[in-house]
Amino acid sequence: MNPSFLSGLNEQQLEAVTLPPRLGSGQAPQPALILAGAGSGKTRVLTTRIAWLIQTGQASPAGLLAVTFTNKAAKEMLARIAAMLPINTRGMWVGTFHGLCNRMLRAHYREAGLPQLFQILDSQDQLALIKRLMKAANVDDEKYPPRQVAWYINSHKDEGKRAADADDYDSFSRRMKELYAAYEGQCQREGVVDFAELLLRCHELLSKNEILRDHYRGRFRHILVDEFQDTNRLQYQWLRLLAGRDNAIFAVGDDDQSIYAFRGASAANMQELQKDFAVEKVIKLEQNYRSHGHILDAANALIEHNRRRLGKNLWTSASKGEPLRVYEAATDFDEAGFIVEEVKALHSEGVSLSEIALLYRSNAQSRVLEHALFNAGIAYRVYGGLRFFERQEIKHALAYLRLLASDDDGGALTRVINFPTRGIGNRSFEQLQDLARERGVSLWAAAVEKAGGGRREARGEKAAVGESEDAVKADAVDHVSRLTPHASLAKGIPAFVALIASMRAATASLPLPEIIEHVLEHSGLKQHYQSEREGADRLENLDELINAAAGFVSDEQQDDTSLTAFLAHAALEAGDNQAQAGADALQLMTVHSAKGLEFHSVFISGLEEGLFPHENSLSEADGREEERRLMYVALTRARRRLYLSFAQSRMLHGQTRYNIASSFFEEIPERLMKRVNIGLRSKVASLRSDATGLRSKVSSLKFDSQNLKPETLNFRPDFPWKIGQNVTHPKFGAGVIVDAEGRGADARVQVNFHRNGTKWLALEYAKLIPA
DNA sequence: TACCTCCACGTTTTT
DNA sequence: CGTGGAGGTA
Repeated sequence: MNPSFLSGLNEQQLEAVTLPPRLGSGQAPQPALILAGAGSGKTRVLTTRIAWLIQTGQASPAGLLAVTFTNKAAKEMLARIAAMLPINTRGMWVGTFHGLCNRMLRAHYREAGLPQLFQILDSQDQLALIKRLMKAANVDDEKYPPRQVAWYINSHKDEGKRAADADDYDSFSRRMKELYAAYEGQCQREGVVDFAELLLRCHELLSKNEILRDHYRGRFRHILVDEFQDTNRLQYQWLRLLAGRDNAIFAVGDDDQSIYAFRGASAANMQELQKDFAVEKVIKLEQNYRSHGHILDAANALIEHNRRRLGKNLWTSASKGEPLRVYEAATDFDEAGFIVEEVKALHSEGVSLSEIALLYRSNAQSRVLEHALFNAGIAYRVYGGLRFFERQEIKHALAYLRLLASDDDGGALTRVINFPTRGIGNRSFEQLQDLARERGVSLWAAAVEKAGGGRREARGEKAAVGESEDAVKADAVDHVSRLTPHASLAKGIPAFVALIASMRAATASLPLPEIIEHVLEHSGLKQHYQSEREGADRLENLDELINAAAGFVSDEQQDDTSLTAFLAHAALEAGDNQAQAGADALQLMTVHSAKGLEFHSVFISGLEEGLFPHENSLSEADGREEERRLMYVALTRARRRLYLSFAQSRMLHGQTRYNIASSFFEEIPERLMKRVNIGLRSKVASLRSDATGLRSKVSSLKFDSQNLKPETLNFRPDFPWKIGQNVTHPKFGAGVIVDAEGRGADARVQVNFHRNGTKWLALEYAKLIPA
């Protein structure tokens, strides 16, 4: 009686999905390593395995744990399970490593030595804490760059090492070790936990606490891991600890797609797993359902050049399809022009833009491409960049919320104590820090003391520790009412203390979205951005934050909708980075962020030696192999059509660089590739580049004329510049004048730059050139 | 406190 | 070329 969801699986997929318990061991599950090539149905196998285990009664939904690296993958997995089985997936332990560890630590915060409302630091917050710490300790940040300190701390944690475990063989490493130790102390005092700490703390919790360990081991008989090749040491140790001797890990991964070694991922964990769990079954999924034959042949031939592989060869029953198209461009500009033309052609053949990806090795390469696409009027979406919860205004709002939730959070206090400005400058803040350090208390406690002290001084009373917050609040509110906009510096602190205290009191019993609304209003954030010239977007984002909270509260998958849970959600899931996700648009992204995706057509641009493979990676151990895997990932994203392009010269860091073609071209058999510009290359290139230039002018004129409102076309008699006129700025590039004001020395024009948005420029200074 | 100018730096990234 | 951070000045 095979459930319907098993139909359509191939032999190997079916074997993996229905892998029986280990022979002669009762119901003890069997460990397995599934070597799943690109496009071989990896996620399907993983989710179907879960459905099968539940359906056949080998596991209950609560009795298994499935772990992924990204929230997106976790959500996808839950959605697929829900589609196969009539069960409520809420409450299932399916999530990211960090999400699951967070869950466990929340449930056992005491045993883990954490405060109940511990806050999670993202990388930004972590770096800020390190800087603050180093400044307070007077550490030379030239010799010990905060970023490097952060890297040191994180990589030690990823290895499972505390400061006490760190090496100290010379003065530098001794100092780093001290900084790590100081950081540990600071985090503990402030009740905050960074990303790596979530994992390390959880690992320590399970390894030290036998009762809990046994509890979870007894519960999770099946542990399933996605993208196993991306696990770092600590993550693997965590999995081992949870699995113990009796439970089984079902790991799915592809060593050829291991592209995160630079952040500690170790594909060697695949070999470790086989050894540690005595894996009998290594199942290879080699049938590819994604790409045409030539594309796969190219990918296989390329990856053959790597020495350290588990070994696997993808095949397809699909036809050979088209050859790979190779374009050698004269310049990066020319390359962009070629891509624009081909995208247009594909689009007119009926391929939707969202089915076309434009990939590059590094983000800096997107600019030329974006420019060309913009001028050609092709809709595109760039992945990467600032995400929603990482935006400045959102971080500020979240900092107020964190402070409401947890007094001790010094990072949150530091961020907003003077934002919006309330007269607490560096001097006052330093005094506060000194006081906190002297007394060994949190910044908040120091602020409360300072605020209280001010009142008592005025009344000739003696300061006392342990005064109730309400008294301070009542008193500080009193302060606020007397404050003038330019109150003396010391007055700022009582005002701040009163503000936080009153917000805390007023929001104590409110639902989450209303808490946020209250905070936005009363913190002064809203007013601040309202009065800021370019604050409109930020205000919109702040409103969006309320919506996000409302969505969070009403999400049925969410069992905890407290403020703290929302803050954890914000840190662990930084959100999307682009608003217009739905529109049909060409997809621009780095090769790294393309992993796991597929497209009808793929352009891999900038295939130049030094760029891809990247020169910086070549000095690292196995760097070239990792770059090759990256190229392998890029190639295998395409279903039907694949373009490879490179440019003889390219503007990079303000200099023209002359590059040769990537060595990867030599690793792909010539018969699979078709050069689309042999011989007439340079001539065609220059013509094309001319044509593209002309076309872009026409299209930008069209764009400009569409964006002009008729009523703004009133020219002033003595004004040398006209609204609607195309101009060029040495820094901002081409643009069009959309508004003007003043005359003579005060004359200013508003220019909508194609690349840099709208700016007001003083004509006296700005070197505008008519175009 | 806020703005401005100068300087250094520039691979990939999720949580 | 562009940006972001730091430091100096109004």
